[in-house]
Amino acid sequence: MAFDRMDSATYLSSLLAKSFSRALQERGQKLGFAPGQFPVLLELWSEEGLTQKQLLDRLDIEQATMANTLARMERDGLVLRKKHPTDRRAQQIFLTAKAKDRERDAKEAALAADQSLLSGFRHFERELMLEYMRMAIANGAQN
Amino acid sequence: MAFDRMDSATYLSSLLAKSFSRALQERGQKLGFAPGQFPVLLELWSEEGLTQKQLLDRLDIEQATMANTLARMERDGLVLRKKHPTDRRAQQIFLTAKAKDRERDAKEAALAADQSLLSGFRHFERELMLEYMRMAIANGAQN
DNA sequence: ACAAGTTACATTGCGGGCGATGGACCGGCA
DNA sequence: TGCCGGTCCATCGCCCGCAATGTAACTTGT
Repeated sequence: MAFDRMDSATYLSSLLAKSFSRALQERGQKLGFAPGQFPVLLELWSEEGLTQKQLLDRLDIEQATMANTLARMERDGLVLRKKHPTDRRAQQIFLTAKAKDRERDAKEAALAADQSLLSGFRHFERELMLEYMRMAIANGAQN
Repeated sequence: MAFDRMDSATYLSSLLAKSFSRALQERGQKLGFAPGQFPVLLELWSEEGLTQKQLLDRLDIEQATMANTLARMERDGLVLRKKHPTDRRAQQIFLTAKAKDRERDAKEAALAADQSLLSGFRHFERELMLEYMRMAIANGAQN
């Protein structure tokens, strides 16, 4: 049976993710954050003091991954975990000054990562690609 | 600065890859292979006895990843590593009978994974999406 | 008020990606 | 021949994804 990797969306999507991740990693490294930490930072920039559970509800990440990511971010001085005032099981996540300072640069780095891999795309092509990705993701989430 | 994850190709590509990977994993599990092993199997089905180096040249994977993947595949009885006849540094990789038997089913599983996430796509939309992915990947490789 | 069920989080083990490093080996050149 | 740079591979440490499991704390029903 003929099977060309380059015609497989599964294979291409893994290459694509690696490419984008590398692009973001290069740019995020100087700023002190890793690709997997960026979505967490995004949420906290828009609202601080979220619990781990609230972050989980907002992001497409499993609880175990989140716990480990937060631990790394705390170790790297991006985030502080404080006890929740009324629920002793829970914790609230706060940004450090360092993380707050980097908001603008980090977002620019992410935009630059996007841009670098989509260079040569016309505006409608970029939009179409994003839309196709969202459609496929929705198919996957549905099942 | 406004920044919507769902407008970021970097973020969407990671979600997309996770979705496809999960789809392939579900289907590959019964057949005894993991998603990362599939590209290696593909190469070996088309040509056996390749060295690790040759596999590296054909796939977009780093040497360290390949060594680990092959070790897992050997452990799982998919592959045998034999000493290269003339170069004692090198090894040749051969498929086990088990791995050979699963070629057809595995390829069907991969096609099914593709299909499940692209359901609802018209033919030209699927083709266009693949093309966009290849373009972005090429941009990333170029750098 | 208390047992039982649920929830929040940490931890562990695994797949799989990466860079860096090290050992064994090959090849070419003096 | 003997040395030295390059090559093939293994290994280690790290990031990041997952499922499964454990613990503490909250909630609910009786």
